[in-house]
Amino acid sequence: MTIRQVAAAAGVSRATASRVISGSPLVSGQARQAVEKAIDDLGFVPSAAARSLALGKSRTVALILPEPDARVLTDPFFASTILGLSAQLEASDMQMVLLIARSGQGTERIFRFVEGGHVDGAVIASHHRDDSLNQRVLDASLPCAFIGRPLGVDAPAMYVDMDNRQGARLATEHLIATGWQRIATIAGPSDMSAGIDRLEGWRDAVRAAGRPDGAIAYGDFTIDGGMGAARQLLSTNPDLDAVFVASDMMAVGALTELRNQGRRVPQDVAVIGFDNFELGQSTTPPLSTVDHPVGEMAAKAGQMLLDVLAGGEPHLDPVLFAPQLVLRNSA
Amino acid sequence: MTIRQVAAAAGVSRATASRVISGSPLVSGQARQAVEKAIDDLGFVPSAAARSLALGKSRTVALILPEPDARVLTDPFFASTILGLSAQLEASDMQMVLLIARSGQGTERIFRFVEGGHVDGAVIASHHRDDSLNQRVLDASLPCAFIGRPLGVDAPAMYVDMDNRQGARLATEHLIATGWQRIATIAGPSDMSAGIDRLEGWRDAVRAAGRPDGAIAYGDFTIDGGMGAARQLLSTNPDLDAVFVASDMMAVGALTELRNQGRRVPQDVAVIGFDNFELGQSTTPPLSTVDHPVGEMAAKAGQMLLDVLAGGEPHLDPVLFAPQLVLRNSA
DNA sequence: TTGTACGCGTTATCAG
DNA sequence: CTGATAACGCGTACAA
Repeated sequence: MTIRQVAAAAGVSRATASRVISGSPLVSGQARQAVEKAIDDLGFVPSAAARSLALGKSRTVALILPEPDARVLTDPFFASTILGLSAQLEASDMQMVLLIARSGQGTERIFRFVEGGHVDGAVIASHHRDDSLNQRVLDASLPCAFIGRPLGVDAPAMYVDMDNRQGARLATEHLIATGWQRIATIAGPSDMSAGIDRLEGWRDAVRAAGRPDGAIAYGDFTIDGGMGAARQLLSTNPDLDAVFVASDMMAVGALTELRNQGRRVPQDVAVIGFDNFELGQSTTPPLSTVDHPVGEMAAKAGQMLLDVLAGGEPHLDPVLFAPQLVLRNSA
Repeated sequence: MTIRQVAAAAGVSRATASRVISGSPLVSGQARQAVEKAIDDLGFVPSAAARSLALGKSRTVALILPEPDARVLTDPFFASTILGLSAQLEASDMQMVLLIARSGQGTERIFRFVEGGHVDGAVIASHHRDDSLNQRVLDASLPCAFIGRPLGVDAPAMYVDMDNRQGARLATEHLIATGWQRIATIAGPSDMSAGIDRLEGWRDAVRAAGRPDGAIAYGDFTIDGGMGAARQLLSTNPDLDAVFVASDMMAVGALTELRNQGRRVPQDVAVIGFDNFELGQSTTPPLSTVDHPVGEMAAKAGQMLLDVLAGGEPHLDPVLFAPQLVLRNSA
């Protein structure tokens, strides 16, 4: 099923058929109708490859999610990212494709895919410091926008992020203001910007209040990681009475571990998470947290990408979303 | 950056360069080295469009997720599907792209995308009866495999599913066997196969035990939906003492609503969910459920698709996974 | 308004 | 083993 057959069926030349398909005004109503009928009758769909070859564009943008171990993909973070971008692209005629970059050679495949011209641009959920993909895509001069401050890239890049540090500081300051004394934190991985920044924010607050800043355990943003970190914290700092947890997933684990060890939340220990994911409303007790407007961020990143794809100048000033504390029952 | 430039730089013809790239053995070591060096020096990456046009194949398969309102995409179901398929495809040299079919004209876009030759095949997470995409893809004779029994298609199709009906029956029978008397259910949407089948399984069990089968409320597989359904059930059947909930997401909502209304689980009301998603281990109390091996199912679907893409015959007998009851504390 | 003819970058065929 | 050259399907000057 090619455009020739359509043209033949409609009794016009390939060029005219092509014009109808691409919506050119330079076609008589008569010819247009004939072609449209033929397209309908034959069920013609233009070949993406041929079109893309001729045009040098694919009308497709990639959303690249790097290193999705089970641990990171089960995070609601991803659903919101996908949905936010997909909604933003809905308006344009770009098709979004989601690329999952598995570890190691997975990155290589992704790179070849985007570099091969499959996509016109990319939104990259950038998280890990050691991910060479960021720099490579930049070097390939493929238009791209990052969600989350990209680590390990040397050139200025378009990105959106939230003020993680400020958010963590807000949460911790609330803990301090409401009278808790020995405030620990469960931090995220130290090779991820969200992990780094949220830990810094906690440090800012405890130091500003003249409190010790040593009660730190690390988790990997999973429930299990949160449980493990909580366990560790309870053994090294048995007298803690509050915990700022760098993600809601980990906070769920921490809640479980605290209960297992007989600590009541929030009577004995106050807990604040980070991300404001839906299930936090259904934990026992409902989780206080810091909102993370992932969907909006993804939409904004998509917008910026579409702008440069439309010929605009890249918006190199980072777009930062302000954090917002969401108080429920856990603190 | 085209293959001509590579050929020129290496001092060979396009054909030879092409042979090196596609790994043909019909090349002298000398020519191969020259071409490889040129590729490296110039940073050449073959154009996907051109290759795909010449070959008639894209080495890409789609994972199509239809109608993802916020409600369905936040379900961990999707993460497992993505991961399972992506892992399965890792071994082959197929690239997976995830296509989100938003409502309405979103389906149309997806259809044009796949029909335009962007992908060689598709795995479709099929759920809604009214989704015309299923049939259209089948009609387009694009190789595809469904995850979940496809509704509203007339021809036999490759699919994997779990025995939802049997799983629901198992859970309900357990409720009966452990002495609960007035067993209600929160069912899923009646236009989704999982919703339909799980309700049937509950019916099978309560009828076989001679119990009334009228205590039914419907939810949309979300937490909120579960809360609403539980509320409704408690008002129409205040004497219920057990609930089989057709998904863990809804079960979380039901748990919350039951607690809100002062019912203790499992002392006053027993609850069993469905899906065995990770967070069910962290609810209060931990949720009994039926395992739903989504990852394995996706992997199997991918395998079947790869087989036909490799020239094999389509495996038209449905592949059914056996349900397994996972008992924790809620029943 | 329409048609002709060329180019997009690769692979495959067929002579050498 | 290598090199011309014809597809692949479509868009678009250019000419009519």
